[in-house]
Amino acid sequence: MNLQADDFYSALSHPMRLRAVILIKQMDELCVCELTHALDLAQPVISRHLAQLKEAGILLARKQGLWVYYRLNDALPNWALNVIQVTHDGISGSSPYQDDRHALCTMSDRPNQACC
Amino acid sequence: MNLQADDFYSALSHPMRLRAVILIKQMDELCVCELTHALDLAQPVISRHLAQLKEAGILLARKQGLWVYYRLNDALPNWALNVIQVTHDGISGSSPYQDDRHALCTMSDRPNQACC
DNA sequence: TAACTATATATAATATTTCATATATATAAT
DNA sequence: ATTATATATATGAAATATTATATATAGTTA
Repeated sequence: MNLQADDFYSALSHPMRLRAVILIKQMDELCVCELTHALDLAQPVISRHLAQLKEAGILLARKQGLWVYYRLNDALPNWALNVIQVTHDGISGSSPYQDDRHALCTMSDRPNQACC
Repeated sequence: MNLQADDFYSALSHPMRLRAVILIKQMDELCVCELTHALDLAQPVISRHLAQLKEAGILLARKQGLWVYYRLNDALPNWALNVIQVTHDGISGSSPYQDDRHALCTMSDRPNQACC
């Protein structure tokens, strides 16, 4: 896959986009409403951030019924996948990333079943 | 060391800052005039970017005579050092990072001796 | 003084958010 | 079937905030 490193890094440079990527990395796949709940953002805001991550090639989107599910693009170059992996392992146990996962798990009406 | 992941990523989000970090990673230590030459930027621009990287904790500065040498801060958390390492290994052989090293090597009057 | 680097300020360029609205899909009612 | 309604997501336009650049200038050291 053809990814410019500076596009990759600027896509990750917003705190909310980094939080979204870390959470998606842990959960495999999340829909917009789950991310909206977990990150406590207005829907158009998260939608725009996800669009940027998708445009950068970091995420892929899959539509199912009313929902759009985003997941990591595993066709990213290995160095980029490793950067995400290493970052995830380094920070997912700390704040605010830990809290995001907790907020997701307390969401009452997740579209598929909760998986926490 | 106390580093917020989003500060780390926003520090790396500018193409020139990423190029500077990749080049410094290869060369161990570079002064401002070397980076100015290699990246072909005006001196105040590179100076400001380096200040940002230093403020984020990614680089350390050492003053020697007239020159200020910047190097990676090896007190960064391991995940951050690994991210830089993995990125370096993944992209330093491609453009423009490769060309930056070449431009550095063609600099005629480097303060210490050239090491290319 | 000359060389190297840093900073201040003003300006320009980008990015982000907000609000309203559009699109798409599913469900229910007629 | 057709129409209406509800839900999830995306987008357009304007407002706001953030970041980068250029230019001039100021420290610092030899």
